[in-house]
This record gives sequence, structure tokens and C-alpha cells, in this order.
Amino acid sequence: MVCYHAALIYWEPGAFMSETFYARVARDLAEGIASGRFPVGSRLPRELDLCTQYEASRHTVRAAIQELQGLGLVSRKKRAGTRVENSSSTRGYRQSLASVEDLVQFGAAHRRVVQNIGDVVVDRGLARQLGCAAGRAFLRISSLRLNGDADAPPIGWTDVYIDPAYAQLRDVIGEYPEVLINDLIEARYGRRIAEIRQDVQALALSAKLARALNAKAGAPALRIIRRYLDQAGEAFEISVTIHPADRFTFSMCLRRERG
Amino acid sequence: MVCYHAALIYWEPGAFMSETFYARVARDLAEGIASGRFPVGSRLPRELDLCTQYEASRHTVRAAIQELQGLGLVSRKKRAGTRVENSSSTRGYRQSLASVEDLVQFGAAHRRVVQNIGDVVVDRGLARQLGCAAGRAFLRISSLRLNGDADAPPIGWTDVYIDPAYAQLRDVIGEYPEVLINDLIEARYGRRIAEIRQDVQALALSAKLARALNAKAGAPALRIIRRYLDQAGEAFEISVTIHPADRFTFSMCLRRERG
DNA sequence: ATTGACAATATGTCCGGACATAAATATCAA
DNA sequence: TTGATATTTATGTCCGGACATATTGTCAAT
Repeated sequence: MVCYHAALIYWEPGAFMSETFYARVARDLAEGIASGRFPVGSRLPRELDLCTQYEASRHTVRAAIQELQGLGLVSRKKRAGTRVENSSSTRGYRQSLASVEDLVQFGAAHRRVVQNIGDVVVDRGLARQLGCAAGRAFLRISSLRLNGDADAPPIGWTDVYIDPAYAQLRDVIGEYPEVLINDLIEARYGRRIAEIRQDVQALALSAKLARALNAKAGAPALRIIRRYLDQAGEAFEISVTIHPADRFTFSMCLRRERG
Repeated sequence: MVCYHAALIYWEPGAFMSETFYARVARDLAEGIASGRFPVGSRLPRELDLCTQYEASRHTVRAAIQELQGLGLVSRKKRAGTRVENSSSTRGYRQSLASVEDLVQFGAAHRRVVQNIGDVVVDRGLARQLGCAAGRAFLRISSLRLNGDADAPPIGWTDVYIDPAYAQLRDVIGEYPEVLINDLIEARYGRRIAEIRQDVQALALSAKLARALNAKAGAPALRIIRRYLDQAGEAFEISVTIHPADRFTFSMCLRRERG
């Protein structure tokens, strides 16, 4: 079975948000890693050199590296320096998505094909699934998640529910992964994400979904529900992704050595 | 359906490991929260007061609070101070289990009943499941996970595979949750955990497991495989837990607001 | 009573420096 | 060649201070 690691991408923030110095350093280093300037297994310049390079204090440089460490991009040892980690082993889900620049994405070869966009009103069953009040209206975008291989069966089905107030985004929504929608909402409407909560469950595939996913009805599948909450604790976007069990493993790194 | 949040407990380190100052402060504050000295919703003393109280610099106090923040125990706002968070909403799985003192546990009412202890040799199928080489020998401890309610069906089944070298722990193993076994190994054998990796999958219940869990064969279930790796990347403990889909949701907090 | 301006405050960011510590390397002795 | 020992080095921890910024609370004006 193919195992898909959820990957992290360091995102260039829009001009609308000011960036702190250490975040700037962190992003620059992350881009250096992504671009291959710092290959996997190589060592980052030592802290003091980074200090002179960025004209920053050691404290700032350390805060930046700490960010990368939290993302699992680098590991550190006392005398050995800061090592760039292997992506395939470190691109697991990191918890401390500290800043808005962090993006969670599927593999590089991944494609997303929008199947349907329409308005829905939450009924009793959906309300329990989404964890919101019944009767609420949403704009729902349904899409298939495909691997690079055209012949391979789809790896998942995603329903994204967003507040109808943001329906103006309808045109651009199809082109972006759902996580980006939050950035769009944040940029255009100023509604900030205060918290992202995620539930992972098992379920049996419905006949309809099984048909869409080219799988057997009743087959076990993974359901990942992600809720984007604002400061009031209200969800303004909810995404539900369903992966047939034989095509997806949700992998994460719970702890990595400090040093 | 009942939703079980994986909980975090701040663990008092053994005498064998030296504690840094900021970790000491963090632990003290965490114990204050756990004991109710700092009730949920209350505010922690402000940084400068903590500085005088612990006779530490503000930098150190901030490092301690940052630890608590990473664990989801507190949230901070610029003028509003540091707030103790509601356990039920913050005890979700945190990724940045920064130090050995962190423990991951199931709910308070949870019980664990050992069903079977015995030696196994890894065959082809199990090797693929565990992600280790076939032919390797393990000591396997199988146990049921029960909720407080005696009548309720079990919420899961756990197989813990540990290196036969640690078979001397056999007597005490039954009494501790599997995560503690690592601490025992670490304390007695000095083998350090360098990394914990976790995979979450869906699967259909086998007839045997279904019988043990009082569920239907073929019913969807969640499988959580956790690997404890040493510095060489070799797993010295692997735990496999299976939860029927209707009795377990794996909930986690991906991001919480910085401020 | 609502709104606006202003000051107070607690956290956020950043700087400089100092010493401790673990691990890689070099050195020397057996 | 092996083994123990000393040195070097890059990160870990901790201190002190300074200014920025967001939020709250207060008070005055409409």
C-alpha cells in the first residue's frame, strides 16, 4: 500500500501581513532547503555564521532554527551542527503549525479535480458529522484527489464546506487546495484562524462514495474532518476527506529528539 | 459516539536525568495547573512576577511558558495575559512532545486489562504491518482497553511488541500503559527514544478481533501503530491499537493561535 | 448611551553577552 | 593498531536590557 505523508510547505506570506525578523530568517532557510541549496543530509551554516549573514543576534537565529526544528526540517546535535533532515522521513504531520505561512499539502504528484460545487443545508446527520448546528447553510465543494498516475484509482474524496458569505471566492476555489482557502479568507475578509481541529475516524464506504472512488461498498475507509475555527470558536470552514483504507496511511511524527 | 481525546500528563522525571531550569519552572507551573492552584480559565502570574518568584530571567520564564503553550495548557494574549486553558478542549494530541516528561494517555476512566503475554516471531504479514524485518522475535503483550463503564463494550485492543531483551520487565509491564514501558526501558537500560512515529489506518475487523471486541466481523476500525525508535532508527517497541469505528475518534489540535 | 481618544499594561521581538555541555577530533601512550 | 585522554567546537542554557505592539480600561466628548 502506498503511504502518503502529509507534507509541509513554507508559504510566502502576502504583503498584508508584516513578518517578524526571525520568521523571515526561518522562511529564507526553509526556502534554501526546498530549493536544494541546503541538500538533505547537509549541514546548515553554524549559528554564528548565520548571525553575521543575516545581521541578527544569535537569539533571533536560534528562534528561526527552532521554527524549522518544529517543522521537522532540521535536527540538531551539540557539536555536530544543524542537519537538514530527509524529507520522506520528516515530512510527516507536524503539530506545531506555528504560523500562517505553514501549509499542509499532499504529495507533489497529487492532483485535485473539482466534481461539484453547490449550496447545502446541514441536516441532522451531517450536523453530527461536521460538529455544527443543523440548518446552517454552507457552500460545498466536492473534489476527487488523484495521484499522478492516471490509471490509479483516486486516493480520496474531499468535501469542503465554507461559509456562504465567502461565495465570491467560488471562481478561484477550484484551483487551490482547501487549506489555501483559509489564507484567501484571511486576506480578503480579515477573519483569522484561531484554531484548527482535526478528527480521524474509520467508517465503511457508502455505495455512492464507493462508486466515485472505484472501491467496494462497505470497504473500510479513513475519514479526516478538519475544522477551521475563528476566535469565537465558530467554524467558518470544514473539510471532510475520505480515503479508502488500502490507499492511504495517515503518518505523523509524535516526537523527535530535542538535540 | 464517544470521542476520546488523547491526554497529556506532565511527568516528573527520574533522578537519573538532570533538569534544566526552564523545564523545572515549566513543570512547577504545570503541576500548579494540574493541582488546581491555577484553575482553568484563570490567569497565570505575569512574566515579571514569575521572574521574581523563581528568581529567573524573563527569557527563562518565557521558555517555560512556551513549553506549556506547546502542550496546549495555556494560551497567551498580548495584554490579556496567560490564560489556563480548558483541559477538555486542549488535551488534544499535541505534536511537539518536547521532552521525556510528556506522557500520552487515554482518558481518566480508562482501564487496561492484559489478556495475553507471549513470544512471537514476526511473519511476512506482521512485518509489513509493523514496518520491521520478518523473522524478528518480540515479546507481545495483548490487552483490552476498557472504559470506566463495566457494561460498555471495550474501546480497543492493543498489542505491544517489545524487544525480548527487556523481558525482565514482564512482571511490571501489565500494570503500566505502554508508553510508560519506554520510560522503564530508558531508566533501566539507558536506551533513549530518539523518535516516535505513528501511523493511522482504517481496516476491517477480523473475526477473531471482532469477537474479542464484541463487534461485528468486517466492521470498520481504526488502527494506530506507534513505533518507538532509538537513535539508530531501530524500533525497540511497537504498539498496535485497534478501535472499532463507532467507539473511537482520534482527535487532535493542528494549530492554535500564537498570541 | 455610544463613540472616540488616550494611557496603561502584558506579551512579542530583538539585542548583547556569558558559561555549560556534549560530541567530534586530535593527541598521545600502551 | 588500539585505547585512553585532552582539546576543540557548535549547540544548550541563562542572564540583563530595550523597544514594539496589541489589547484593555478609562475618560471625555458627542
